[in-house]
Amino acid sequence: MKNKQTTLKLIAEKLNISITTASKALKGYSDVSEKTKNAVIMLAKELNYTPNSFAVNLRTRESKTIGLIIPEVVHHFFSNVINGIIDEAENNGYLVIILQSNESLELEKKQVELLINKRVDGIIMSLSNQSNFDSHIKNIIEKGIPLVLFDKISKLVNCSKVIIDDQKAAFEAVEHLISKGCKKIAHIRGPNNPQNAIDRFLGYKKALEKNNIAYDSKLVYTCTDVTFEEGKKFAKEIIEEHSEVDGLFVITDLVAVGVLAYFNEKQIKVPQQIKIIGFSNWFMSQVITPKLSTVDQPSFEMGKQSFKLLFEEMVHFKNNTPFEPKTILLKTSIIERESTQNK
Amino acid sequence: MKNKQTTLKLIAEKLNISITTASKALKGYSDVSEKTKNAVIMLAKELNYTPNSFAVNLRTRESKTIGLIIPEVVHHFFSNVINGIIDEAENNGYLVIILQSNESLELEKKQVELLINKRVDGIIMSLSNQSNFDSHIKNIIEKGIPLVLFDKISKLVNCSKVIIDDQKAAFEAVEHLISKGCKKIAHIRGPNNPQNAIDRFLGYKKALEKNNIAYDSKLVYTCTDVTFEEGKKFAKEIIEEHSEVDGLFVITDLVAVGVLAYFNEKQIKVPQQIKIIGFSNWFMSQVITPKLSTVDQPSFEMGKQSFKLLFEEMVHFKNNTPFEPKTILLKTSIIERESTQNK
DNA sequence: TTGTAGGCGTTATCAG
DNA sequence: CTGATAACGCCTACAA
Repeated sequence: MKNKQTTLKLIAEKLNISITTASKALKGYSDVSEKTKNAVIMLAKELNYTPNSFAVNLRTRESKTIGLIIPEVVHHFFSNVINGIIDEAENNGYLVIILQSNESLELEKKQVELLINKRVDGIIMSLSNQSNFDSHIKNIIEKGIPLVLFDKISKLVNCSKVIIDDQKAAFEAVEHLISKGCKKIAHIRGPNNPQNAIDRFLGYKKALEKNNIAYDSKLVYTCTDVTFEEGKKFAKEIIEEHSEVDGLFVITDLVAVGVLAYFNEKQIKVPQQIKIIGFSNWFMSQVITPKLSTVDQPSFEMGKQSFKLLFEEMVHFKNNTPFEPKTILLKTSIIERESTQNK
Repeated sequence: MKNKQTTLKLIAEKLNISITTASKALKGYSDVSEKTKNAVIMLAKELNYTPNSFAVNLRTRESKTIGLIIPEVVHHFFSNVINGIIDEAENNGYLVIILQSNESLELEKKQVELLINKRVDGIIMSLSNQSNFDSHIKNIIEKGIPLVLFDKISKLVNCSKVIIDDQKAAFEAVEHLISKGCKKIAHIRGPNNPQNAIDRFLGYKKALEKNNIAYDSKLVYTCTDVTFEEGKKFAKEIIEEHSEVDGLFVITDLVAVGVLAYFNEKQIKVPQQIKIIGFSNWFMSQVITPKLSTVDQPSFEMGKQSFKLLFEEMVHFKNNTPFEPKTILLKTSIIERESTQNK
């Protein structure tokens, strides 16, 4: 059943011209007579000709395909980023191969290898939690493959990046709590390695400092998995160990929702007894009771910008012109909802 | 900065042998002396040789890449399916290009064209709401490109499919409401075209029938966008137009959560005044108050099975052996939570 | 055991 | 204006 695709050769034969001429006609070269040009174009349309992309790839050394590696697809933030990337890529004639690292460094290395072997024109990544300036990342850069990191980056890697100012955003979130009267503020932070968890933690600390609230390391809880369940777990610990806590800044909405779920169960009043602010503006946070205050992170835009940067770099790569990595900083904003309101 | 990739030619030159021999050595042909074989393998490793996939694609007429078109990436169900597909594909040495139709037939046609031109080895799709057995789908089949449809299929298309029994699942959901004592059951259904919306509606109707409850078309509300907002809107209409309704079956959890949000706002008691059951088992439905009863749909598994079917078909395609399309029916189950409990 | 030749389909160069 | 030729990198009959 294998269907023969029409090729230039076929068209050339049918019209009794050379393959070269056929090719030129279709590519709009000026040195083809109107007559043959039209004949070729007509026949090509009739036979439903499309250039064999395998051959084009081989000739041009381009696949018009990029690779995207993210920790997980099933995630409100990441799926929005994917959305932005696919969108922008398609606008520029690129397709996107998506792989997920499942937060495993081992897998991430394998994925990078797959993409390199596939000879994608560029790679966009958000690093797994365990990942840093490791051999696989070095490899991409040494090979000169255009690379853009977003969200979960490593400061050690010298490449283009699209990020938010996590430290500032966290600072603002905590000051928001303080402005609502919170005096004893706990923090559920992300794992130790990823830069954004570190930065959010630093922002938390700085906000306390600036407002003359003593920092207490006992009020900081560290996630390992960053899940709904961990939110519940830490909510329990916080209430049992530090019942006087009246404010809580949580690394991300998913975990914050876990906290809310636990507090709802135990009839602990939010925001009356304790105010909570999350991070990311997950769709769900405006749907849960009480509605969760959070930090809005422009995920779709982050995807778009990531591709744009990559595209720029790919152009330079193709033209063999030097390219200086850039970092784009996107704006965040506090979204006040019920969980931090004064009633 | 363009980095020269090592090629067979380079290896051959360095070892003063022919390209053929180098190729054979690496592919484990028996007719190469141990000595040269080892030398080639050593050098290949040293120079970090990997076959140029563009050339391999051209020769083998395979890209080891498949295309996936879904209505939207940012969706709990679909992102889980993506997850399953990527996973299974990777296990079998395939990469996945993802495109989204945004529920637009126009876009969907374009995406199909892109994938065909890219010469992917196979395509997996979930149709957009407006889509049916249209020219683009016919095109895929006529070209003999392996195709698998999942979830949102069209019965008119003769290809492999992975689905659930929507009618049966809906039937069970509505019977669940009835078993909880509901006498007047409304239904918020999906758009008119997609098969699964039709089937769920039919299941609803059948369950009423079997239980001697009169079907009333006024109690059926039809979504156009299937959003959270539509859930709120219809919740309002239901209460205002038919305050005696005591049960509600909703096409999907996202919409059901919108309903719950409206009822919570208006202090309408769920499940006391009205019981609600959704569809899909979205992560969020176990987090909202009250927790939403729903129909569990094995999304990850659906992804895995879709790729498996596609793979099977691709093998047949390659070997030019006939292939009879198959349909895999996956099991669903009712998940009872607070929104349908008798208190 | 090794190597030559040809082809996958397209494109670029250069000569007619 | 047209076309022959080579090359992209790999693979496989077939010869030597």
